[in-house]
Amino acid sequence: MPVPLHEAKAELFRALGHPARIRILELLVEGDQAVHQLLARMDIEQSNLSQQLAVLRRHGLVRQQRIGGEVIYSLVVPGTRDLLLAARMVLHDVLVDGESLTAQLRAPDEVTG
Amino acid sequence: MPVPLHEAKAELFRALGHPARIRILELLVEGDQAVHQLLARMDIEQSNLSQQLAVLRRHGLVRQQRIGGEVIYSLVVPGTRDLLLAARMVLHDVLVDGESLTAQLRAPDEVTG
DNA sequence: GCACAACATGCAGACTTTTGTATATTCGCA
DNA sequence: TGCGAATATACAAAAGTCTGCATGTTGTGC
Repeated sequence: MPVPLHEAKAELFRALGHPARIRILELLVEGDQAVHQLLARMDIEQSNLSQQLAVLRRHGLVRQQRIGGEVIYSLVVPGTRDLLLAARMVLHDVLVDGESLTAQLRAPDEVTG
Repeated sequence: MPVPLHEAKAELFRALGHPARIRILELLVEGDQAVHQLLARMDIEQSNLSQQLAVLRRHGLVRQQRIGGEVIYSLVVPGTRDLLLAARMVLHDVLVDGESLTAQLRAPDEVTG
């Protein structure tokens, strides 16, 4: 590989490194959405949303599909959902407090959304 | 929530959005390591490594522990491993070709070459 | 106490990302 | 054919990131 894998992985994470893009992906996990639908749920400028969608597209995470006057976006890779879930768990553990948590070794408690 | 969760999640991803930091975490998944050990396996300036470690520390992903003349780093949250694995899967799917893959998942009949 | 090894931090220039405003493009419909 | 709704892109200022060099800090061994 000419480009080390770490580079690619880092780029993937950077693609997710923006609140708006996280939000978009989470909305798309719920199901495919037209741009104006996303916009309605996001408190962001229209052009900005479009830019963020472009970023996700460039990284191959979402796909666009023209239907009627709308453009429908959807997730390309199903694993995206798992990635977001994994992030949620890490985030939870880190926020709650990593140290006391590692001692506990995976409590079967539910993670709040 | 005062700070929307997306903000926090995005920050987590940004913390991972650098090749060196990915590499560090992957090395730490193998086991705890002193800074000079990491350095030996990373082709990076010492100060730079220190900075990247500081970033990971600030995000609560990594913990330091002084032993003798060395500083040993270790993962705070075990879930980090899963996060990296999830990322690897997404990355694989995206690289191999997201489109044909999801097509396959949705309509196993229509698979092109 | 001294010098040295192991890490950490301050700083500044180069580079990239972010975001709003303005402008294009595309499509459905009258 | 022209108009309006739905999206996309261009651009530039502001903000943030990255990285090497220089310098601090903190233990260790003598």
